[in-house]
Amino acid sequence: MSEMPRVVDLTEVRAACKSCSLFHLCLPMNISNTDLELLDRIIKRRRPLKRGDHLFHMGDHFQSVYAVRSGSIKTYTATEDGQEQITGFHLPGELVGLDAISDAKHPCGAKALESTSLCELPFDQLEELGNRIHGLQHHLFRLMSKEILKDENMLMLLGKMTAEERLANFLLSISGRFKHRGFSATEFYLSMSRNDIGNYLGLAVETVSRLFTRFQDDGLLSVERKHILIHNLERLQEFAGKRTTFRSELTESLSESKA
Amino acid sequence: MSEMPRVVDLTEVRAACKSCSLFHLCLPMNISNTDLELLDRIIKRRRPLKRGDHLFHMGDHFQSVYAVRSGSIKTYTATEDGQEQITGFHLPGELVGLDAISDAKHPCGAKALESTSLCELPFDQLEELGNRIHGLQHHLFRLMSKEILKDENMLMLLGKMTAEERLANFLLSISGRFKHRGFSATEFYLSMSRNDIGNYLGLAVETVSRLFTRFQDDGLLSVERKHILIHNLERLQEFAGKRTTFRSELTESLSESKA
DNA sequence: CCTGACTATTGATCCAGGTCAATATAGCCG
DNA sequence: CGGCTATATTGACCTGGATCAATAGTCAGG
Repeated sequence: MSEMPRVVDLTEVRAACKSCSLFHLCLPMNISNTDLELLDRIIKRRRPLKRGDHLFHMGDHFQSVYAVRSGSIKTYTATEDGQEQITGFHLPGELVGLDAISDAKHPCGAKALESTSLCELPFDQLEELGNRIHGLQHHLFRLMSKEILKDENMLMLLGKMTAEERLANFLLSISGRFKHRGFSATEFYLSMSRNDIGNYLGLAVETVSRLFTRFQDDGLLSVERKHILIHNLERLQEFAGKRTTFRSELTESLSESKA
Repeated sequence: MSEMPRVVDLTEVRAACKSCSLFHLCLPMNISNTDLELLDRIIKRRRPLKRGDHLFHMGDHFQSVYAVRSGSIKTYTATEDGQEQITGFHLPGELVGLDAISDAKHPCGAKALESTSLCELPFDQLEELGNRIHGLQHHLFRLMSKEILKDENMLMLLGKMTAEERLANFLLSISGRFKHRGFSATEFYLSMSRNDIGNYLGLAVETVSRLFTRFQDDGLLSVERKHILIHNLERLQEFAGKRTTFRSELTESLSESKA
């Protein structure tokens, strides 16, 4: 492979997991170069999605899981009567589609919140590699377990928290995830609408809007549309914190908790 | 193995997956007899838990997942200030502990709601077998994916449904799970308290109680404490149904959706 | 069979957050 | 650059379900 003509090499490098700054986020594990190449070979890069494009629809046949490279994705379920519940927002380095394995159909739709590029991981091939690359199977289990954990935390949030606590937790989650990617924890742009936030948190849009102004009036942060500047992370944590179970920044990658 | 003395043989048979009526529920897959024996060998049977006993506590080191053989288990997270959120009820044939893989600690506590016996599946050994028994890895992925799906449905329930819809869905879920185990879908005993139900559904106990009386007054069902007799499943489904996403009886086992 | 401690039911009141309505403000496209 | 539509903010009001409070079963242990 390393003896290939320069030009091909360059293309490969561009696409390779090896050179992807997010690799440690989506598949955080010690992996040999040869194994990495095996992985690399099954991963498809696809042309980026535009804002509003669907990655897949509810009910679509399941084939692959996806890792977000840049941009962001929302996943949501809906009912016949059109009711929609957002089940997650997915930032770079996070996986989408793990809920579709059980019955080989996507139970959720996935939609780009902005221009978004992804890596596609055909799941049957990934499983096959799980048997061959040491530690991969284990890491896939951990990733899925993490997903369950994340949902359990949402259950706590939706079941027990006040509107204020919900929004505070949401902002902290986003903040932590940005920080973990090397971006500012205190200043960022939200790619989702107020509507999406409200839907996700089980609140009316109006409530979200009011809370943002309240947080701002309290000097916790500044908001201007999608732009958020947190002035007092600590106090925001207090707002969120009393009953928070977000143990060890759940929303971050697995790479730190070395098991 | 088959040449062992009679008495030992009997013990083995008694404990064996092979003879367990729930086997198709907890590990539903086509499996050869020799593979089944491999599985059997790693499974530990433990003495039953009494009502109120903990299977494990929050924060306990993770070692095994558990399959309920008889009885029932509730799992819950809690926060420093004592707030508790039940994350699930687990009936015979269902697994407990899948959320603990990611950081090797149990994020939830698990408590017996009644006398409960379990099979313990040491997870490292299970993983190891995942590489050796064809299809096992895949089924573990499916089980975990199912768990994610179940939680996503709870998100919809907690995020969007009214109190009435929540209780109706809850009862239908229990009903479906009993039915799938060969018990009556319309008459059963709830092993959890009103408190637990309320906690799980994000409602106050009083609301649960009032809803039960309302359902009874409406002729939907009869309640007497833990004893439930559903008179009109169809209408209960209507109550639950408008915005239900419980696609293809999620709460049932994987064995029907052959992937 | 009594006692004390949960657990459940029912009624009365209250309030967090939903709903409805009226403006703003921001993109976006021709 | 103006007109259109989607998104956001703010205010006024209302309601589902929480909370508080009292009563009634239920059941385990002596």
